[in-house]
Amino acid sequence: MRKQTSSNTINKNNLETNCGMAYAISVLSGRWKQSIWGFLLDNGKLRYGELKRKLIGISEKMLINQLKELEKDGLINRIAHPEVPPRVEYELSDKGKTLENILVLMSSWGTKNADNRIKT
Amino acid sequence: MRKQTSSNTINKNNLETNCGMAYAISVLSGRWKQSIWGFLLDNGKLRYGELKRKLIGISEKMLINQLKELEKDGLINRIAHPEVPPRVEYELSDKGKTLENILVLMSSWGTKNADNRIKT
DNA sequence: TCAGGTACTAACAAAAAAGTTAGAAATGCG
DNA sequence: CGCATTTCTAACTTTTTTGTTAGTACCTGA
Repeated sequence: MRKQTSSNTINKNNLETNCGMAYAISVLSGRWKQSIWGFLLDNGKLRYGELKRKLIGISEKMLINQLKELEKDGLINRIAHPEVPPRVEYELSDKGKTLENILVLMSSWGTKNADNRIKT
Repeated sequence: MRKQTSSNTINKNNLETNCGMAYAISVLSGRWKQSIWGFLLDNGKLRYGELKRKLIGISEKMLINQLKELEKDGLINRIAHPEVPPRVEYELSDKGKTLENILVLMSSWGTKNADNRIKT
C-alpha cells in the first residue's frame, strides 16, 4: 500500500531508525493507541467487543487497524480462542508494559501543561 | 482551513482535551518536531538557517510550519531581531525544557526496543 | 541600481491517516 | 433452513499531513 520510495517515506524512515525518541513516539501515535494502551493497562485482558464499547466513536476499521499496528510493534498480544462465535482477547505485552513509567509521566505532564496552551 | 465539525476533528479534540497523555504526544508528533526539540536542547539558541542546515531534507515550508506549531504550543520561543537581513532565533521555552526528563526516557526506551520490532 | 543574503509565504500536489458503509465466515440454535 | 453473534475485510471517501516549487520584502554594500 505504502510507496516506499516517496521522499515522505524516506524522511520518516530516517528519523525512526536514527532516533529512539522518534520510534517511541511513532508506536504511540495513532489516534486511538494511547486509549487502547490505557484500557489494557487498567483491565488486563479485553475482548475486541469490549474495547469497541469503551472506545466511544471509534469505527471497526480503526479499531482493527490500531490493534494490528500495536501488535506489529509488539506492544500488545492477541489471543484468539478457536470458538464460534469467535473470541479474541488483547492484552499488553511485556514490552507494552515497559512503557508505563514513561506514559504516566507524559500523562501528568500533559494535564499540567495543556491549559497553558495558546489558543488559536 | 480545518473543518471543525468532521468526526475526525471531533475525535481528535475529545482525546486531546480528555487525556494529558494524548496532548503530550500531540505536541511532539510532527515529523520534525523531535529533531528540532533535540537540536534546541543541545544548542540553546539557533537561527532559522542553522536549523535548516541541521535538519537535512526538510523543506522551508515544513520548517516554518513545525516551528510555528511548537511556538503555538508554547514549547519554543521565537526571538526576532529587527535587523536586515533578518535574524530570528529559536530556543526552548521553560515549558519546552520541562519535557527533557520524559524525552530522555523515551529516547532510551526507543533505542532499547526498536530492534525487537516485528518486521513486515 | 542592483545582486545578495535571510526568513519567510503562497499555491499547488502527493501521500498518509482517519472515517463510512457494506458485508463475510463460521457455527449453534430454534 | 435461516438467524444471531462476533471478529474482522474490503472498497471507497474525506481529512490531514507532508512535500514541491516559486516567489517576496527588506536593507546593504559593491
